[in-house]
Amino acid sequence: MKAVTRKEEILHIAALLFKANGYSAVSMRDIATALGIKASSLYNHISGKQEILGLIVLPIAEEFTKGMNLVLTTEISSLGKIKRLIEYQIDTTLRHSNAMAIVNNDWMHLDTENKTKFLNLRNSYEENFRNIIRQGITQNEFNPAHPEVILFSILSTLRNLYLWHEKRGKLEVNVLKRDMVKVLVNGIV
Amino acid sequence: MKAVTRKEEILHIAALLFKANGYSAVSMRDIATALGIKASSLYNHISGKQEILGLIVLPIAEEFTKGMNLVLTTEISSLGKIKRLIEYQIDTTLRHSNAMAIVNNDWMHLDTENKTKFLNLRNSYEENFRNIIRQGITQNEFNPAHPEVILFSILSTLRNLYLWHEKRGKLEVNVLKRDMVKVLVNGIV
DNA sequence: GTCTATAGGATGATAGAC
DNA sequence: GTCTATCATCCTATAGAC
Repeated sequence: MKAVTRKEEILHIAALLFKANGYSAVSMRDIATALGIKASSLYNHISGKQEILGLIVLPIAEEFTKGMNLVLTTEISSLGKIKRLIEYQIDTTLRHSNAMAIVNNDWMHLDTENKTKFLNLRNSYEENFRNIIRQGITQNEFNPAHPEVILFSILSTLRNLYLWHEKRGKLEVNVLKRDMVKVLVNGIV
Repeated sequence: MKAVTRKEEILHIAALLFKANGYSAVSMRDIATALGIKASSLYNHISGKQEILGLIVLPIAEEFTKGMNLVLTTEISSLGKIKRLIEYQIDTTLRHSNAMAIVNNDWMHLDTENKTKFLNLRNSYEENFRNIIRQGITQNEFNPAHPEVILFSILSTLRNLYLWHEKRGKLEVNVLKRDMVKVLVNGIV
């Protein structure tokens, strides 16, 4: 039985609202009303709207970094690494599908410090992904397409998984993982 | 020599700002200031902020519908249709890369009438795409993965092309088309 | 931990002068 | 076609009572 603090309730309801309307279109009043309290009461639990955003976005970015570090220290082929990253990203998205929307669409509204932190995490994630792809091409594991095109195609698909999860969410996780790996790695023909 | 009306200037600058900050975070004052005029002057050219959004989003949605209709009336294989849709979407994105961001992220801020129109166009585009994929699987042109996974993977990649276009935009269009079709259709191994 | 009251400023939009 | 002036409303956030 996990105790849910008021702060966690605020973050949860804020994530729902931010996802549906975007960070800027959601007011502190909206968040408070959804919780059945007044806007001013929120400030007893958090310092302001920007703190809420940071507490939603940064933990996710850190989780992705953790997944990448795990994969990087494993001694497997480039293809094996890509497959694990896809599976890890599917797991993380399904666990935090609201937050994923906000990470994608509202990171630019983070305060300066958090924005820098976020962009550093994101850039180094991408750079590591790029290097794995380059290595796969060099070692003739992958077809020789432009590495940037491969990187973009995989990351776009994974980053937007949250959009699709709710529409057709009935698909069983293991079927999703299997078919997503198959489609992204082997193509469709 | 194409004459650019003030209205077109407003739409252009608004698209730039909406893309960078999101529709809700951009004020009429912001748009006016970027044009070197006062906010109230904007209303001589457009009826309000929501009209600007509609004039940016809907023409793009209609262009995609046009492309789909073109492909549907062509007598080629399912694979051929998919390839043409990918190329068409790349062309359209490169021509309207600012607007594409807004289509993806701010359609929910359209007024009721435009939102209904937009969602109808978008849903039928997706449904047509889905049917082409289903047909390809039935006729053994494609590998048997879940059609929804294929649809999602291709559409996510294409819809986010605008994000990547500016980062690594140096890639020549024909190389991009060729490699993107290759990656999406044949996979990476 | 929530409330009322309020500060101080931004917002979309209109009226009317030039 | 742009301006100034303005309205009515909303915004984030704080102070202080209970």
